[in-house]
Amino acid sequence: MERAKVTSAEVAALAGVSQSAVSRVFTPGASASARTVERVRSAAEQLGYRPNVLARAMVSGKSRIIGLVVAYLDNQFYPVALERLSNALQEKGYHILIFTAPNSTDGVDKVMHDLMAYQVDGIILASVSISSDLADRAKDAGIPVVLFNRGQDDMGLSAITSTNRAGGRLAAEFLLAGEHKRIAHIAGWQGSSTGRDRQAGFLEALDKGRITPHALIDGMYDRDVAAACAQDLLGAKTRPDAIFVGNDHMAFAVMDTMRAAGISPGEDISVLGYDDVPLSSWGAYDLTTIRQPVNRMVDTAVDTMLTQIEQPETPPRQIEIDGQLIVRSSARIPEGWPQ
Amino acid sequence: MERAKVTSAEVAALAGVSQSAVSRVFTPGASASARTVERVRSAAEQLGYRPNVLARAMVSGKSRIIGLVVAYLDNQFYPVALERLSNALQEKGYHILIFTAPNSTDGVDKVMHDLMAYQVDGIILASVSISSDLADRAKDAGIPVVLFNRGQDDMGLSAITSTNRAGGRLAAEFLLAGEHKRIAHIAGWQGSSTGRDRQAGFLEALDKGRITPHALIDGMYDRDVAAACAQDLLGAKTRPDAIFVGNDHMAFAVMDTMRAAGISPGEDISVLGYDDVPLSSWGAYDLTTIRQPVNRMVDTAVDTMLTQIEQPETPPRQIEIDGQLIVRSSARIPEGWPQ
DNA sequence: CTGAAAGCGCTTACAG
DNA sequence: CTGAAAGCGCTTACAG
Repeated sequence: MERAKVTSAEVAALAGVSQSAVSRVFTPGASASARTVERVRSAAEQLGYRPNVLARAMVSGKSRIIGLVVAYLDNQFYPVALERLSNALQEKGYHILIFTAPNSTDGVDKVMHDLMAYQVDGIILASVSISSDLADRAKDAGIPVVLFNRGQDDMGLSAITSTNRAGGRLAAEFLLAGEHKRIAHIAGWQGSSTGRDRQAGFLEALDKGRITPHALIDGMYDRDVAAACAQDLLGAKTRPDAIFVGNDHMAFAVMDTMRAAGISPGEDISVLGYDDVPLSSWGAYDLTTIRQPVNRMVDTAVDTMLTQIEQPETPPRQIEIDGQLIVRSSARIPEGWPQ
Repeated sequence: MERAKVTSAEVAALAGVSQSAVSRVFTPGASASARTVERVRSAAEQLGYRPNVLARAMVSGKSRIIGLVVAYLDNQFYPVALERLSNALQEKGYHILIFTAPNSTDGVDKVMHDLMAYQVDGIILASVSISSDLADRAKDAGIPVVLFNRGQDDMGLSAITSTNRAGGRLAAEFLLAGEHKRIAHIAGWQGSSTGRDRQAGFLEALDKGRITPHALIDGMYDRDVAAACAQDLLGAKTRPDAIFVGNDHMAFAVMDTMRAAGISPGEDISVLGYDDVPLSSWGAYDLTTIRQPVNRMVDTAVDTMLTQIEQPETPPRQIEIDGQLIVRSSARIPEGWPQ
């Protein structure tokens, strides 16, 4: 209000140097005599001066802001990823501008426009896709785009995922080894690459084991939908003896539904999830699941983003981080299965 | 890269008008003839032009960016709040720049400096506190600060919380009505206002009921600490018959610990939480808890922030939103308790 | 090493 | 209504 914002000119006046000198003192790598540095620093300190990031961004063309489009914040996988992402980026001098996405491509496109108006240095899309039109636009503007936990082959965008197809296979193999006969799949949203890939791998391995899925339903990555599916499965004449669920949060809903019906997960029916969110290891669920190594995924995304920003000529990369089966008690453990 | 970013000058050239005219077309409330508007819009469309928000911010002094300092993202309360906050602000044309906070006042102060360098229009601190020095600095710079889910009386900052003291009282009264005799409290972090207030209200009501707490421990808002506390409580000669826990996430850890010891929450020992995060209503926990009305808290915070930005003379306000007891099955329900 | 000056992309009085 | 011009707070060649 009163003192308002302090500018480099005011600092210069107090320090008895030119405004350029002040700027140099705050520009890493610029040259200034020890004496200048000292006087400027002390004047800046006194006035509480910090360079205006926005003004710097205007002239340098670098805002040091990364736009993040995120959805599904109620799924523990994302807050955990967001936190690490923010920390990693903060460490490199970047910050995250948040956009919560409506889940349609349309909604995301609208948000992307906003994002670009903020002159962000890069855009990370967590679990959402965009139109190829927008992808081109970003490319034209020289703004790197990295997809996180979503693939989109054709668009020439960088994408960091885990090995979803292999994960789906792993799930099936584990269930097969456990000698389950009636294996159902409440799949992840089939409009998403993760949902499709996990299902594809799962069916592939089932097929190899000469087993037809007992049931195959799109759970839409929605707890309520998953619970309803589970209800149906349990109400049928023949029940499944195992259910592979497209992500952990849906699996929790499935387990809750089973217990409400007096059925014990892991004893009566095996349940397998996908993600390994922190909650999965809590006593109440103790869910056997395929882990998505969120930390490595985030680090890879950051790394990809940063090299893309610093070396604009780098071609986009699609990287898959290895998933991993985490054995707990929600699914029968095959005899002799390596602990 | 190639076409790079489009500027108003280019649009002006294509539309055959001055650069100022372009600016006016994109400035709500500015005057331009229908003909100008039409030509500019079409040229802008063709070029994919969007006004540079940063340049606009420089001249207007309004960045339309709100800095958010957040911690505890693993606690479901915060992602849920974050999502709603982002949506509400987005609707008003603002966006959130995220800062993940180290939990000390020092760490937060460092982050605040960064925040102010970004020329944010306002700062929301979720569950963290700052030094009075920084509070003054922000005030001097004319940047409104709103505390979310944390109070800090002396600093003259706006603060939105729920009625924590009354909530603590409610918890005790419910337990008292349920005729529990050995009531323990694993408290929220005593370094935080929420932890202190809940505990104070709780002890107050207990005292009124002429009951001495069976045990009183600082759970630090940490699941592991809470689990260890629970372990101790269960291992003692005399066990509590009820535990009021400082937040839901710690309560989940307590319930897990009890079950691992073969003790049934709600039957053998009553457990009460605080927050009512979505997870609390899931079958696995079905936790009786004091609800913090997160949506109303967020809306109030947004409202407070916005009026503070638009009318800088508005005095800071401390608002408490009413909490509410949500009765589920984790604690014995007193006879005749109003459903 | 240092200062004067141009320029980043806008908005906003100021004339017309 | 509309254009020319100043200015927001910086960085960065350019001379010295």
